[in-house]
Order: sequence, then C-alpha cells, then structure tokens
Amino acid sequence: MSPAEQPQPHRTADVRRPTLNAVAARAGVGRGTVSRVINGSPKVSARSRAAVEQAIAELGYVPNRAARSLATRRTDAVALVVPDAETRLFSEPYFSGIIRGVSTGLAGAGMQLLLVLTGDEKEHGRLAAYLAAHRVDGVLMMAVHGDDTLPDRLEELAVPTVLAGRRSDRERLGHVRADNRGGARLAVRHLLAGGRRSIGTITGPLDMDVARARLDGYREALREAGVAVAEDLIAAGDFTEEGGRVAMRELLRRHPDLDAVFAASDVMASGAVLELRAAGRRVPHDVALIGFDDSIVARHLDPPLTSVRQPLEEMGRTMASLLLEEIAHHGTGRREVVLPTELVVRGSA
Amino acid sequence: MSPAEQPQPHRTADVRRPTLNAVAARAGVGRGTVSRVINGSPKVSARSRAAVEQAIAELGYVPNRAARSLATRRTDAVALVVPDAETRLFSEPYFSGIIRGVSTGLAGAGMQLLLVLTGDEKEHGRLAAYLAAHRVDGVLMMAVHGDDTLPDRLEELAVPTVLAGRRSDRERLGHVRADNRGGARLAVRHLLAGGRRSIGTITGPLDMDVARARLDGYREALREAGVAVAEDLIAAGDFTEEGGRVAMRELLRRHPDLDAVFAASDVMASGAVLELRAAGRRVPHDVALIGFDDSIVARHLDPPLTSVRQPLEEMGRTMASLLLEEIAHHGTGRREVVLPTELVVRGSA
DNA sequence: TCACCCCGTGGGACCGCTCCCACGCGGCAT
DNA sequence: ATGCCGCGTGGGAGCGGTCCCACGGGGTGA
Repeated sequence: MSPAEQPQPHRTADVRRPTLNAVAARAGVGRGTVSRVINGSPKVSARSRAAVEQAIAELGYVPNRAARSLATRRTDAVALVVPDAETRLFSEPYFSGIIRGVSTGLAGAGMQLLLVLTGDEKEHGRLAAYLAAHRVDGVLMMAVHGDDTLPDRLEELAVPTVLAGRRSDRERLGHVRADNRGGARLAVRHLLAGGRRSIGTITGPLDMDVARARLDGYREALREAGVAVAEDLIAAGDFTEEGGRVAMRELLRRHPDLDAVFAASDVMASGAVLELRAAGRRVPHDVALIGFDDSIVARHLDPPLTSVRQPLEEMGRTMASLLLEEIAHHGTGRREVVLPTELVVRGSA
Repeated sequence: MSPAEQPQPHRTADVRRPTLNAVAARAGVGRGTVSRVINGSPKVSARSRAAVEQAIAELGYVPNRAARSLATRRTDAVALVVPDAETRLFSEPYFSGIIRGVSTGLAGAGMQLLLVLTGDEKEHGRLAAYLAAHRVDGVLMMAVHGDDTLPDRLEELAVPTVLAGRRSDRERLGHVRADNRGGARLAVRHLLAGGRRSIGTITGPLDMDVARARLDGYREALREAGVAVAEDLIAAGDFTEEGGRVAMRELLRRHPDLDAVFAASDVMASGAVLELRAAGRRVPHDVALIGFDDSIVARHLDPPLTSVRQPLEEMGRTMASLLLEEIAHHGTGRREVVLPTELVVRGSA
C-alpha cells in the first residue's frame, strides 16, 4: 500500500468505551476472571460470574475486538471473495441466496463477514498476501474459474478456504455445490415424460465444471431412457442471453424438428425464447424449454420458464459451517458437499 | 453474546508473519522509523526509507491490522448494513451496483467492507452497541425505512453514518439518493411527448420517501404541461408485482380510457403488464408503460420496458466518499447528495 | 567559537485483551 | 494435626503496532 493511499490520521470521537479492567474493578474481581466469564470458561464460581455479568450489563461493556484479535492471533472474521467481473451476477438470486446463508451461518459463531470484490487476477497475489496476513481466519470464494490460482495460493498459505462450486472434478479444496448433474437429469426426464423425444441442449462454457456437469446430466437422462444422444443436438453457449440465442439458432438449423431444449441457464433460455419466437415456434407447444437457476427472469419470461432450482441459502450456510470447522480443526475439513436440486415446473415445459 | 455462542478457542496455523520489529532489525533502524515509512511520514531520510522498503519487500511484511487498530483506536473498516428482509432486493441491480461503488470507493482508502445483514428491528439495539463498540469507523445503511431508528441510535453514539436514500425530507443524517422526482418527471414528460394525455401512475408505499418523490415528479410533469392531475389516476402499489397488478386493475376500472402508466418500479410495471395483457390492452399501442429502476426484469419484459435508471455505482462511490470524509473530519460531513437519473427508452413507451 | 535550532531518529509507554503461572484456601486422606 | 490436592483466582507478560518525548549531530547566526 503506497503512502498516498493511507487514510488521513484521525481519531474517532473519544467516547472511551469501558474496558475489561473497568468491569473487573466494578465487579471486584481480577481481569482474568472477567475474561473467563466472557469466554464461557467453566472455572468460575457462580458468585464471581454473577458479579461480572452484572458489571458488564451496568457498564454496557463490549469486548474490544482488536485487542482480542491481537492477543489470540485470531480475527473472528472471514472474507467472502467475489470476482468483480461477476458482480453483475449479484443480480441473480444466486449471490443473494448464498450470501444470506453465509451470513446466517457465520452470525451464530460471532464471525464477521468481510466482503471483498476483486478485480483482475493480477491483484490476486496482493490479495492472497493480504488475506494471509492475519486479516481473516478463513476465506469463502464465489464464482471460481477453472484457472483461478487464488485458491491454490491460499492453500499454500494455509488459509482455510471453502469454495462455492469446484474448479474441476479434481478440486482439492473444500467446497459446496449443487447437484448440477442431478438437476439436469430432472429437467431432461421431465421433458421425456412430456413425450418429447428430440431434445437439444444449450451448454455453458465447457471449461467450467457446472457446465460440464449439466451436460453430463443431460446425457445420462437420455441414456437411461434409451434415447440416443445426438451430438449435433448439443450447442455450446456462454451463459449469456446472446449466446443462448445464437446456440438456439444453430440448433434449429441443424434440427428443425427438435421439440424440446434444456438450457444450462435461465439467461440462455431467455435468449432461446427470443429465437424460437422469431422462428415462429411456440413455447411449449412446438418446443418445450427448461432453464437452470430459477432466477428472476424465469418467472418473467413468457411463458414462465420451468427451471432447476438450487438450495442457495442452504449452500451458503453449509459453506459457512465447513469453513468454521476447517478453522477450528485445521485440516480436518476440506470436504465437499453436494446439495440436491429441484425442478420448478412452470409454463414452458 | 452468550458464552455458548463463543467460537471454540483455536489458533490459526502458527506461521508467524514478520513484525514491524523484524523489519526494523533487518533494515538496521528503529521501530519508529519503520512505522513512519509505512505511514508515509515525510520525516524520514531517503536512506532510511530505502533500507526499510527493501526490508519490507524481502520479508513480505504486511502490518497487523489488529495491532494498529488497537493503538490508533481506528478500525479502518466500515459496515454496510442491509436489512435482512430486503435481501431479496439483492437480486436487483440496485444492491449490486451500490455495493460495487462502495467497494471501489473504500478500496482506495484501504478500508475494509463489513457486510452486516440484520434481522428484525429488535436486533437494532444490540447492533448499534456492537457497531459503536470500536467495531467500525463508520456505517453505511441501505434500504432505510421511514421509521427505522437505528440511524438515530448511531447518531447518538457518534458513529459516522451515511444512508442510501433518506427516510423523509427532514433527514438529518448524511445520505445519497437519486433524483427520484426528476426521474419521474423525465418519464412522464416522455409519455406526454408521445402524445399520451390520460396518464396514470402506480405509486410505491407512500410512507417511503422514494415513493413520494416519484409521485411528486409525476404531478410536476403533468402540471408543467398544463395537464390537470386527476387524483383517481393515482393508484397505490407496494413495490411488488402483485401490488402493481392490483393497482393496474384498479386504474383500468376507474379509467378505461387511460393511455399511459408510469409505475414507480419495474417490478410493479411487470405486474401491470400482466394485467394489461389480461384486459386485452396492447403495450405500447393502447397503453404506454414506463417503470423505474432499470432492473433486469425491464429488459426481459415483453415488450422491453422503458425505465428510469439511477447511477447506482456512482451512488455507492459517493456514499463511500461522504463516509470517509465524515470519519476524517467528524461532523463536517452530514451532507446530502442527489445524483441525476436517466430515461432508458425501450419498447414499452 | 559557542549557543541555538531543527531534522531525523530510537525507544519507552501505552492500546485492551488472553494466556498462563503461581498462590491461597478449604477439604480430604494419612 | 499435617500434608496434599485441586479449584478459583489475581496479575504479569506478552500480542504488534502508534505516539511522542528526548536526544545526537550538523548547520546557522552572533
């Protein structure tokens, strides 16, 4: 950090809060005893405990986090790292849901949540050092890309880390993800159950694990139904609306007779709808359509989009608890948790 | 905080980071000098500075925030408080845009961003104490309700605070808001320019300042165009889709001949669209429609919704800088900043 | 040449907490 | 009665910074 970036020195309004010493004096006990009461140590007599608790209440004492942190070498804070490029994704329920869960999960443990939006990968070196340097007890990362090296750096630095989603199926760090494959299977089974047989899919970028998993689920569902998987019914999108539109156009060109599409995201599905409409195909009459994410656009599409929902809040809570565990018992954690998805049936399929 | 809530004691991996003392030893200078270099004091000879900077680089030294915080009685952190009830609003670009701006604005000053989701108002007492107790240097609050007392508590506790939006036109705390009135005026002028004359409006809950401001803008635009404001062209919504739908139905009942509607939010507009469609009115042919917020639903409505956009990221940045100023020069701040809105014209009007 | 000043510097004294050692005291076995 | 044990307890010694005082040395003016 260059000197120029330093905030100007100042002092906050000098209303000094009561210290642990003040509590001790008022309660007529030593500092050690107060500390024990605050930290719930059992080795305190009922009398002392009562006296201390009363003094705390009377003084409105709240422990100074910085002092505690300095002494314990803990921070009681974790960082939630969100790549800046993905902040438009904030707009998706994805982030809000997960953040909510994370927040709930942490609050119970008295942990603070630091929100860190990172720019490009160039910053990652600095960021890793920053996070490692007694800043936070652990790190949660969202929207990790397959080639993101920040998690590895954090691992080297022995910073407990939990990811939302994995970078690949060889992910070594602890992470939480939705059952993307299972969700895709649900979607495609639903299409099959509706009598559709020529089912295309619009995938996400295949260097992303989610995209691959959803494609796998598509393949599995067809296979288990004894339907041959035609490779030209698979079109690659990029999780954008325009990408979905282009992919849909391509699918229609290759298979004018197709009667259903599973899109690996709602946003791509919304692009597909536009293209289908332009091509004079009615949804769901001519072509049934299912998306993934159950995002806001799903409800507002015409017709409303059938979509696969992930248990976002639970994912967030799980991330929090995995991280807390990893923080408490270094190295024990590093587990992966897969949570079930669910099909939300609306008008489009 | 009850003892039971306390995290179990533990130590993070004891890879001790270099301290300021280590840097001093390595550079062959005193602690004071190192501190001066880090904090950009001019009272350091070039020779010492160079030596210190080299030692810092070699050791990979990063100052310990807790220690600094303890000594300075600052935290270099601010809290962003978001009412939990509103977290679904995360889904709106509103939050993501503002958070982004805030994050950018703070990063430059080396400030950390603490995300705090609060539950019901009952928590506010605890929260205020918590925030005041040396936790953060300042507080940013989003989605403040007119009757929210947390800001007042913070004010009493002399915690620098900046709000997103104001609670009423008598707001005493520093805040940043969009020119809601002006935005509404833009919308209604656009409808008038399109030849519409029987223009209704769907308002938000009128106990909210934004809602009142947008209604005021509606009235002003009509008045300045010499169009009489018919009170029965005003229907109250509640910023929800269903509310928008109900309000639209009511407007159609009262004024079957109406030819345009200004909805105080996109979400309400999306409800209105459904109702208009159900009533066989074509948008924009029979009834032109404009929303507010330029949210995602706007782009995905059919037809795409003309809407008023707020400069969200700039609002966030401004909030950050107001807060930093207030923190630096206690009491100087407490300003209000109103940022201009802009009409994004799409298919619906 | 001497007094004075100022600049750069080292290091002591905190900031408020936790950790842990040592101590006092009552109860039990000897 | 004496020794021993263990429970509660007080308080010293840090944790890693900042602040500020006091001090040495070179330059300036008398």
